[in-house]
Amino acid sequence: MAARPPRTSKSPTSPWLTLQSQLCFALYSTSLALTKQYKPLLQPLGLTYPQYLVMLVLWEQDALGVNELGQRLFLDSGTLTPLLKRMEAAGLLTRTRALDDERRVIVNLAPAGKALRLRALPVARRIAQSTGCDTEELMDLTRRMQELRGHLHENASVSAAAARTN
Amino acid sequence: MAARPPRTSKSPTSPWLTLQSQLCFALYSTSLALTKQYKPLLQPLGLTYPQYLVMLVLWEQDALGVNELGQRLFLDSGTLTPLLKRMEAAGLLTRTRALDDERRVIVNLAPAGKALRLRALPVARRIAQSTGCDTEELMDLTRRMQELRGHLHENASVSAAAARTN
DNA sequence: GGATATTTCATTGCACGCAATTCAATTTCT
DNA sequence: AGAAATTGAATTGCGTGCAATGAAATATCC
Repeated sequence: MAARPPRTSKSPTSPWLTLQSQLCFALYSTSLALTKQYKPLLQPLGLTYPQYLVMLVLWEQDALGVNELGQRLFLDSGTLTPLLKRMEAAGLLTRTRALDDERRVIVNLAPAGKALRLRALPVARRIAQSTGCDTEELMDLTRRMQELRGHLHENASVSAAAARTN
Repeated sequence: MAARPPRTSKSPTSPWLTLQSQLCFALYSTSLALTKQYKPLLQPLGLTYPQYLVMLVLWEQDALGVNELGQRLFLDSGTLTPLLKRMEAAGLLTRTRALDDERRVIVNLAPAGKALRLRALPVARRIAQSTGCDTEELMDLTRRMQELRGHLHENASVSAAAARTN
């Protein structure tokens, strides 16, 4: 087997650079692996994973502005604008300026976008199966991810505020 | 608490399209948020987050091939090759063809890359702080992410094998 | 009312991820 | 040994993410 470097000398903080990397890295690599699982299921629907997320939001509530979409998905206009344009070109949705405030762009589901919902229904269940986790585990993990995300966003706001006072 | 949509009418599978979306989406958005936390810490080191991951691997074991790096990081040459070239241009590492097998490219840490380790040591700890979780929670989450990733990769192998027999 | 500030989206530039393809080097088969 | 298959990187093309900037519309201040 491979020789382990001696614990006593040289790099006592090393565990933080490997084990600790695993919190971030585990999340990063697992997220990528999960997205990859979606690909073959979404391909027949003509959707990428972020586009699927947009559809999930719109199926819940239609006629949202770009910023409202962004708040729900934690994405900004730099990501969403080209993505929405592609989805518009695919006939899934429409983008129209709001009449009362011409800065805002309202995203509406097109008929093809509404129709896609039925074909998308089985996707989530099949993914849940491929995780190999039971529902309880999935819900627990989800809740804790949301908490962690909350902490991180909180922290980011504080940093941004601190930077603003410089 | 929030009212649950009735199971009997209209869209009985709807919960799967929202609550279930949260397993994947929670992971996805949390991973992005975590990467964003790294950015200001890695910027002074001249590293992006994936580049930081490469350095973590090389600090543990130097002189790896591109494929070995890829196996550890779950990334392929399409991602790694341009990334490694940028890091080579930055003077962090060298890329040399293996003498015994000219197909293989060996990645070695350059002096500047080795020196960077000291400055990278505090990063992981600061991230751990900003998660707001204690060490136990971090370790538990990490372990379960790794298990989930294992399931997904397993599943992907099976799918690939099935596709191969078609 | 008019200058100023803010809001909202769009654009640009850069760095991933990854599927698909290409190309050279090596291994395997016969 | 020679042909065929395999392996390992590199390349290409596309779709994100995101910081930074721009531009237009609206809100605020005086």
